[in-house]
Amino acid sequence: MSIGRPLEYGSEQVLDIAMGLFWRKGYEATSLQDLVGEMGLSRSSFYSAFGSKRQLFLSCLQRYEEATALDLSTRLHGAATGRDFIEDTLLWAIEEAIEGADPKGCLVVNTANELAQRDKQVAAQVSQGFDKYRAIFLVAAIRGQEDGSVSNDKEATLLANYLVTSMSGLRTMVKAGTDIEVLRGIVAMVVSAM
Amino acid sequence: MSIGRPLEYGSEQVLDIAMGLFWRKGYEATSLQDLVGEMGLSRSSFYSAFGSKRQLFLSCLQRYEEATALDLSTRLHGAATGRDFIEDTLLWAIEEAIEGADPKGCLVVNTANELAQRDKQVAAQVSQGFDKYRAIFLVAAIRGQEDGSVSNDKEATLLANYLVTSMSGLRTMVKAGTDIEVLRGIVAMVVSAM
DNA sequence: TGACTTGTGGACCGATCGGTCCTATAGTCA
DNA sequence: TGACTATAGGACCGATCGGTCCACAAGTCA
Repeated sequence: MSIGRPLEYGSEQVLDIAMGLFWRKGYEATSLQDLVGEMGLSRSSFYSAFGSKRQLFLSCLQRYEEATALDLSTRLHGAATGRDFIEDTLLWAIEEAIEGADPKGCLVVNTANELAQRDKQVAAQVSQGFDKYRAIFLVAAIRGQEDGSVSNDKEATLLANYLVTSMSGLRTMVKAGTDIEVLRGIVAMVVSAM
Repeated sequence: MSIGRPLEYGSEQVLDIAMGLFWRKGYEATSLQDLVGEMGLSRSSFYSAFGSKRQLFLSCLQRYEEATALDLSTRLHGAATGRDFIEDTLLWAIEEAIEGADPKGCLVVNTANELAQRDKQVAAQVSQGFDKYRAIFLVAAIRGQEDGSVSNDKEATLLANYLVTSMSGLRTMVKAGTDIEVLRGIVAMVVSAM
């Protein structure tokens, strides 16, 4: 593996580029030409490195989920209360509506809607992604119930599922062009339900 | 128009077939072959009747929105209370999770996630669809506040936006394969927030 | 019936799709 | 330097993409 001509690209960097493309355009609308063009490598390098468009997509989706989950976990660690984390996260989910130009949404949500029905492996990866989100919100809900920022009259697992659903809905509303102030109001209402 | 050979198909019926295809597979993944095959007409008939794949899609999306809005309006008229309508509608949004086999979700939600960023006209139509949903939920919320089934401490427009978001989220969760009982719990929680 | 109008079937179009393969190149080792 | 190894470039593949076109069939009128 290490003998011979070295790679002219960084696997992680080009993976990120591909991820961005799939994220922005979706799976079907991203062509091989788009991919190799943006990633800056030839088709042969592409196929020897990533196998196929579908395999690359699965890698990107997994990478996205891991990166997002890590980011959320870090935020959770740094948050003052469970409730703070929840509110911040929902606001973070809609903040791309502020900048204006074409929001990409959440790759997991996008994929759930575009591809999950047609591809079992993709569906499994999407499911894993939602599980990750759910797990993080679960920890946040429990922490919130412990630190008193979230009421105790609902099961934490229910709260976690509710929050994943709300975040998915918000992501879709952003892509649908909903006004940022309206979205902020919805976030407030979602949080107030806890 | 009326002179000459008559059409061998019903415009509305084939529109419904096309709508079903786009609904189930999405825009990109539905090919012209799929369309003319399922609709049972030749390419020439297809293009003379519907202009292009994209135009057909826009027609289907509009038709979907109108049909859905009409359905919801009828339900709203027949509902005992505003709250009943809201709960029934959210349950209706997830009921395809019961039957098991590949849920199609909501065409408007699917399109918002797949296509709205790349096509302004599609985005406008999606926006219209959400407006329709919002308008119906608004009437329901107001009715609920009048008949006492929905609390008065939140603005009805906020409630409407909250419900559209929740419904979108639920639709995505269904496509992600979430268990039906979990979904029912989420619905209950969404409704309890009102 | 015959002129006319409209719809239909299907061959055909260039472009693009995802994917393969072969050759030249750029490195690592001894 | 020369043997070896793995990469990169890009021509090339069949299939399919959305879309066009035209000869013919199937009707309506006088």
